[in-house]
Amino acid sequence: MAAKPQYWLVKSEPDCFSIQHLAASPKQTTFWSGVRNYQARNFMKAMHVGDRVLYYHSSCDPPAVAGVAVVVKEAYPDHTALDPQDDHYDPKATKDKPIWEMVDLKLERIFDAPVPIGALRGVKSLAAMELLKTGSRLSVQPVRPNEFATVLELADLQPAEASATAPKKTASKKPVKKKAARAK
DNA sequence: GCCAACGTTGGC
DNA sequence: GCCAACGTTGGC
Repeated sequence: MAAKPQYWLVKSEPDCFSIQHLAASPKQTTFWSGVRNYQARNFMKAMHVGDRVLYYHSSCDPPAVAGVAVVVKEAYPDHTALDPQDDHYDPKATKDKPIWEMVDLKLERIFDAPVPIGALRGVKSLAAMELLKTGSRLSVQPVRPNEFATVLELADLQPAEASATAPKKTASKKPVKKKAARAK
């Protein structure tokens, strides 16, 4: 029983599974499958029900925090690793040793205006944020309480401005590619 | 156990 | 499209 909720950030390519997809899911809940990185997996295993999660859209224009989700089920085996047809099939995973795990996330809110990464850079209290570190590729990462609060403040602060930079509905210049962190 | 080669991520 | 940073693989 965690005394306090913890905070996290997950990345997803919106072409693959956006926060709008999450909103359209049954009970606005999904299982966060497809994580195939040990560090990211270990962070998922540390999640507790009630923890809150920044939902980040990566590899799009602009990359942005799109909203907040909440953990509704703690880590359990990721069955997609066992499925040879799945994009994230891992031949090393077995039913007895599934290796990979996932959690269930439920939508909490979609920001009226996504907070682009450019708006996060330069904010002093976010200087240590994992997301902003060069070369950071972790698709699941911890967020400090003050960082979480700051991002929410930014989201509520700048509706007009950020809506001008909201992701376009136009086709991505990139082909839809399968994301290591996410398969749906 | 080292480390070069390789594939991937993801901002720009 | 570019390329830096990172994780993984595999030869030795």
